Amino acid sequence: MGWSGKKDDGRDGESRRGYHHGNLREALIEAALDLIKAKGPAGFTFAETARSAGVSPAAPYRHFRDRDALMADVARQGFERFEQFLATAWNDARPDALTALGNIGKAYLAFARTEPAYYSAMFEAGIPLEDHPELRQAGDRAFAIVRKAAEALSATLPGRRPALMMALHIWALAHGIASLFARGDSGRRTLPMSPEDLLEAAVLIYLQGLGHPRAGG
Amino acid sequence: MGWSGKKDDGRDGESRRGYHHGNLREALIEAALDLIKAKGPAGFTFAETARSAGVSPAAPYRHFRDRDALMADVARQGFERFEQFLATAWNDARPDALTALGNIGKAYLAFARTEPAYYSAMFEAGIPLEDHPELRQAGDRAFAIVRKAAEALSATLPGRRPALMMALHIWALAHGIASLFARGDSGRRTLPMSPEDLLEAAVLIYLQGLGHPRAGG
DNA sequence: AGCCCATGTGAAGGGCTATTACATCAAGCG
DNA sequence: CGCTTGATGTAATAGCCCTTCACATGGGCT
Repeated sequence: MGWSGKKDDGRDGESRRGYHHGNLREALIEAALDLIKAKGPAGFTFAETARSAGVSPAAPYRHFRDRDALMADVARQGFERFEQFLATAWNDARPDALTALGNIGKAYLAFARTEPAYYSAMFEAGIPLEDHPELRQAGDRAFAIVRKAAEALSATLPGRRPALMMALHIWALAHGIASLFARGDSGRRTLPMSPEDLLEAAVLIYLQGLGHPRAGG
Repeated sequence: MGWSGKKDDGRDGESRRGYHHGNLREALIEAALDLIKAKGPAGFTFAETARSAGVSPAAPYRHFRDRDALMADVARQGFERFEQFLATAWNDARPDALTALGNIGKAYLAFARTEPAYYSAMFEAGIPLEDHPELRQAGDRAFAIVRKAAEALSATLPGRRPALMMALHIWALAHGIASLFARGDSGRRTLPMSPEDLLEAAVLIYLQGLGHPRAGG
C-alpha cells in the first residue's frame, strides 16, 4: 500500500507506451552498445543501461540473468555481424583468392575500427567461453570464413600447405594489429603506415614465404 | 588489531610492525598481482587489495590516486619485467640472430602464460595511455627489444628491408597468438599445435618471404 | 623533548549488483 | 463479461565498492 501511486510522468523515457516497455530486450542491447562505445567494456554498467532504456534498475533482470549475460549477448551478436562482414569481403574468392584475402584483412580492421563496441565485447570483455557455448560457436563460425579463405589460398600454393595453420596465422596477425594499433581514436601507438597497409604487407610477405606465385615478387 | 580479515598474510620478510605498515606500496602491488591473477583485471578491486595487505580501505589512497593508478603501476612494472625478459631471450643475437628471434617469440608467449596478471594489466586493462605517459614509455622500451632484433635480422636479408615494419609484424603476430590462444588455462580455442610452434612457424614463413637464407628451406 | 607531516583509520555519501515482494497488463478461459 | 495466469516492470533492500573527509598515530628532525 505504501507505494506512491502518483506517477503521471508517463513520458520520462523516450518511447514508452505504458507500464510495459514492449521491446526492452532489444533496447537494452542497443543501449549497451552505446555505453560500451562511449566508456569501454569495463565502464558499461547494468544500471546505466537500464536508465538509458528508461526502465528501473531491476527490469533488465527479466531479460538477462546478469550483467555478463547481456555482455555475452552483445558479443554473440557482434560475432554474427562479424561473420557476415567477413563473408561479404571474401565474396567467394572473387575476383581472385589473393585479392579476396586482402579484402578480408581490410574488413577485419574496418570492423574493429567502426564497431569498437562489438569488438570490445567480443575480444576484450573477458567473458569466460565455457560459460557461454553459443558465444564460442558464433566465434567459430566467424573464424570459419578465414579458414575457408585459407583453404582456397592453399590450393594455389606449391606443396600441401596446412590451411588451418594459415588461417590461424592470418587471424592472429589481424587480431594483433587490430588490438595494438587499430583501436579507437584515443592514444595508441603511432605508426609509419596505416594498420591496413601494415596488415596487407605482412600477409603478402607471409604468402610469399609459402611460395605464392603472385604475392609480391 | 582487528584488521586482519584473512590469514593469507603474504608478507615475505616484512611484516606490519604497528600502526604504520612500513612498505605498503610494494605490498599493495603484490596483492594486486595475486588478485588479478585469481580473478582477472576486471575482478580486481581496491578494497580487496587493501584487505589483503591488512590495511583499511582508505589506506591505498595515500600511495595511489585511485584504482586505475595502481593498475597502471602494475602494468608499468610488467612492461619493465617484460623488457628484461625479452632482452634476456635476445641475448645480443646469440647464438645467431634467427635463433635469438625465435627465443624472443618463445619468451613473449612464456611471459603471457606465466605472468597472466602482468600481461592482463599491460594489454587488457584498458588503461588510457594518454593519462599515463610513463606506461607508454615502458611499453616503448619493451618494443625496442623487438625492434633491435628486427634490425639485426634485417641486416642478414637481401635488399633493404624496413626493420620497423618487421618488428611491428612480429610483435603483432606474437600478441595476436598470445591473446587468442596462449591465455590462462581456461577455455580458449583448441589448437592443432602449441602456441609456441604456431608462432615459430609463422615467423619462419614470414622471414622466408623476406628472403632469409636459413628460414624454411 | 616537542613539532611536523607522511601514513593509516573510521565514517560517510553515492553508485552498482542482485534479490525479493508487489504492481501492472495482456491474453486465455469459462 | 469477469476471473485467472504469466510475463514484465517497480520499489525496497542488502551487500559491496570507490572515494573523500576529519582525525589519529608515531617516526624523524630540530
